[in-house]
Amino acid sequence: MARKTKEDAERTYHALLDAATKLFIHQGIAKTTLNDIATAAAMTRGAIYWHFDNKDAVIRALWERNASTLHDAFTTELKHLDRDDPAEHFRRIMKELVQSVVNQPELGQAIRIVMHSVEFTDEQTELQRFLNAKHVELHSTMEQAFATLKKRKALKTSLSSTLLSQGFMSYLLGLIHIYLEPGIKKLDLKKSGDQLLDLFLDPILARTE
Amino acid sequence: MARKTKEDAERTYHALLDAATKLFIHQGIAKTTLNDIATAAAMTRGAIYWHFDNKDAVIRALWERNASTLHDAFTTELKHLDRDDPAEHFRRIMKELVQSVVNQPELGQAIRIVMHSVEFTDEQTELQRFLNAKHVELHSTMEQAFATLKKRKALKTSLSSTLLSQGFMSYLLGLIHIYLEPGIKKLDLKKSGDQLLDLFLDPILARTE
DNA sequence: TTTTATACATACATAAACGTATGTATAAGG
DNA sequence: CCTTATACATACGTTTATGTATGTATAAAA
Repeated sequence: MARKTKEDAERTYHALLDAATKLFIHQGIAKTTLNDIATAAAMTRGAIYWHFDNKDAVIRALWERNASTLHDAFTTELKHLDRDDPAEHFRRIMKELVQSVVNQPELGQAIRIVMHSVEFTDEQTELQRFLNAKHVELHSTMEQAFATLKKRKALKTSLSSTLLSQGFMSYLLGLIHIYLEPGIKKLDLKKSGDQLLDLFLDPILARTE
Repeated sequence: MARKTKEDAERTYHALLDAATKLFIHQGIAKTTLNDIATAAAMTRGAIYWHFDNKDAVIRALWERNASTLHDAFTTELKHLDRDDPAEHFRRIMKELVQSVVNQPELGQAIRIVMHSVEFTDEQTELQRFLNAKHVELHSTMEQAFATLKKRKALKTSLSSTLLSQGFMSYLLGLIHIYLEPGIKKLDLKKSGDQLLDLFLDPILARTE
């Protein structure tokens, strides 16, 4: 076949990732072969091996393209809580995060795929280590955020910031996970996301007015 | 080889499940082959195919042996909340559930394996459908429990029982999931389980004294 | 005691996915 | 305009796990 322009090549790159996303969601990651992805994008495996090293690299690229922006924005924003009203700032960041997941289907799909790729074993693959690092990063920034909230007297409870962080992370990840999994009982995060976050945060975040 | 007694056969059955558990945990489900399991139990694949249809059947058997008891006890207990003090009864059931997961390693391992086996796709395997059914059962009994709590004026909040149920399930599953995954930041559910549950339940469960 | 079903081991067939090697038309660079 | 690196397609070889088929020694049934 013929050589494409740089723009064409970039188009196939995205077409491959888009095809991979659909297939991963609809028939599962394990059952999706590289050939499936290629043909779904009207290409051959040659195209995939040109753009990616293997299936794990596809998943990682998916994360980079669809989730890394939110991850970075989230972590950096958490590190700079408002001086005057950190509690409300924190609350707003969390609500925006949830709404991002709800409003950007590609983001939600990427998160779902990534969540299923994280199997913590003795010997991690490169993808596992990468995702694990991001996971740890999330947890530690969240813990720092709660530490900051505590220092600024923005917390009602006397529980340790570590414990609160772990509890809230469990809640947040649980919400997103249940939302993203298409079980029978649907969780409407779009409508109820704010209420559900307030349900947890109201009792622990102090009012500042 | 020779025929074993019924007791011997049962021993190999359990040896196979034990070996499968260890391998699934340590090297992942996908990477664990039936041959791995067999040799780890000092058997051959013949033994596996005698006792199970395939790898999915092994996982299902693992659930039946190590998790079904708790699942059944949990769901039936939730359906019979105390007449006089349903809120405290509910709280106790949840704390006992968490402590069960903490105190029974085989149970926790089974849950972890099962959690990783649930990939919701268009065409579900038999295992997927089975686990999905259990999952749905959990959600609906939890929702009924919250409906009962609401009817008996055991809830402080005016939020719908459906929403509360979804929120609490997210929290519960999130806690257990983060506890079972051996990330760097460890969640000590044994010590903090009760506090973490109270953190969520105190603001919504009414006092009855 | 003979028979039969059991509880595996062993052997086989295959199929599927992977990674790599190679081919090639053509944009892009000089 | 010539050359080269690009962006794939195609072909190949190998591996590896799976399911099944068959063999077999012996508990258990009769």
